[in-house]
Amino acid sequence: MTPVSIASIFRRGIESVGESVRIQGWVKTRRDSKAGISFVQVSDGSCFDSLQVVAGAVLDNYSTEVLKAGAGCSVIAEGTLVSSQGKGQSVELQATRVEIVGWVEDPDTYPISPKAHSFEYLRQVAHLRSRTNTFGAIGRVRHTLAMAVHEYFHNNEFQWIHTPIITGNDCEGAGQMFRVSTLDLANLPRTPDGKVDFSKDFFGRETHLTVSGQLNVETWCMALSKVYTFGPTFRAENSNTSRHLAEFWMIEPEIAFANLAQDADLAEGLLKHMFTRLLAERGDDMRFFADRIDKGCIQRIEALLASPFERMDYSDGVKHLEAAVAKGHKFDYPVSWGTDLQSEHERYLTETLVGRPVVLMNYPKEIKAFYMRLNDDGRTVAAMDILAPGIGEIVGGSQREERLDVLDSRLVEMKLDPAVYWWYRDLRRYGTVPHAGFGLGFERTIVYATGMANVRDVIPFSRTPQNCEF
RNA sequence: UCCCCUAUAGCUCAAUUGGUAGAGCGGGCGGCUGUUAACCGCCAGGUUACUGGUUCGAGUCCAGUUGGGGGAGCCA
Repeated sequence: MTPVSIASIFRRGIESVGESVRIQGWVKTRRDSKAGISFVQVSDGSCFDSLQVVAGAVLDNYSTEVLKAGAGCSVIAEGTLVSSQGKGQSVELQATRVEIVGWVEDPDTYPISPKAHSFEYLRQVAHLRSRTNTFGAIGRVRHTLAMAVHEYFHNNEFQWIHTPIITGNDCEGAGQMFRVSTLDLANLPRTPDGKVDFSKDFFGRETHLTVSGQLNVETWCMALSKVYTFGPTFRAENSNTSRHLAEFWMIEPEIAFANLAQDADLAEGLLKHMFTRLLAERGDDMRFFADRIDKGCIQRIEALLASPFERMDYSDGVKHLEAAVAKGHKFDYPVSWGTDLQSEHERYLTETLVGRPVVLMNYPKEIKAFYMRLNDDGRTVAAMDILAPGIGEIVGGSQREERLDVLDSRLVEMKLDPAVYWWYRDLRRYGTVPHAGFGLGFERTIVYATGMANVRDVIPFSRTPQNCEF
């Protein structure tokens, strides 16, 4: 008999009554009735709900096996779908055969016992946490959001560019990098002046894991017009917060013949499409998050979808913050034009002042990267961040500096070596055009959508300082 | 990297001013029931993270180490 997914059974509901099916999955719980039947909740991860398998004493392995099958055991069940006599489910499987494929060797120490566990504990058993309700839901939500990203871009004539993971740029401008090397650390080759001789390394030069695909994707933008990358990025910062990972996934579109306003529109359109698909496809998981994790998460998304994102200049943001201070609002850090906003300032703008995501635009050039386009005022650059309640910055983007002379003077100002960026500068020498793009943090977006408190719990295996067990 | 908090049963937590460890959940066994956060009874399970110190006596106080968490910075 061909197995079917539990999701496919629930999709058809009572229509499926009378059919013979085979399902395969893992036991969530088992409840016994001494009348001679057991109710085995089986999950295969295809949807939030588990299927109730009704196993009677007529099964030849009922007392020897079914009555001993507890949480975590893998099972195959065959039988007929019937409408349920009990409350809580529309259909259930009246089993004619239940095979225990894999036992749990010691139920007393099985790490995922059927009870509430803390997320901190579950991180220590990350190889098993996917079996819990929460992480199953996270996995499906993550998939749906990722698919929605590709769907949105594909529908809007973007090309997915697979930018490299290993990069020869040692300064992509976004933080500390992980070194990639095959040199023998115990016996490093040296140059005559005593430095490590990277010409002997695998690539014949220093290489690192990428911190951003942006510079590479810009090159393809200058030919295919609308492009994006979506892949893992790596930052060797010693960051210990609920918003940072050493390995995280980032979506980075780049659009040619475009300015900052169009960039912000693109970010808004992408986020709204992602969340629209999420509510449409994962209502079951989102109801769980609303029920157990964050009561307001669905309403928050619905509110986001219902109105345009607030757009605000950095300078106006500073004015709002100064006005708040004047009215007696206390911040730990002072606010003044020219300094980067602290977390508490960002939170005030997005959580207190607006209550929805805010697109903050046109920052002082001193606090932003070299590639961001200098505005006509000479003191700000065409940068935009999208700040979201609860998580802070989920998008960082800009219109790129397309003028070679301005780019070069910015490189010099920031004490960077133009020669290192020779191929990036070439884009400005051969058919340059105004263009813009941004980076959307995938895990932060999931945190925002689900109300989960920590990015470490929305990625299958988190990498953080001092933590790479799995 | 800085600041703060924390470490007790498989898990979540209790344990008066320092007096020698307890509950719930989970697990096993039994009872009951078309059950579904099931319910009732019994049982098992702990060098109180580690090292050292103070004390007649340390889960409790002190120091160090290690792990975990929260916040800050960096950013996505």
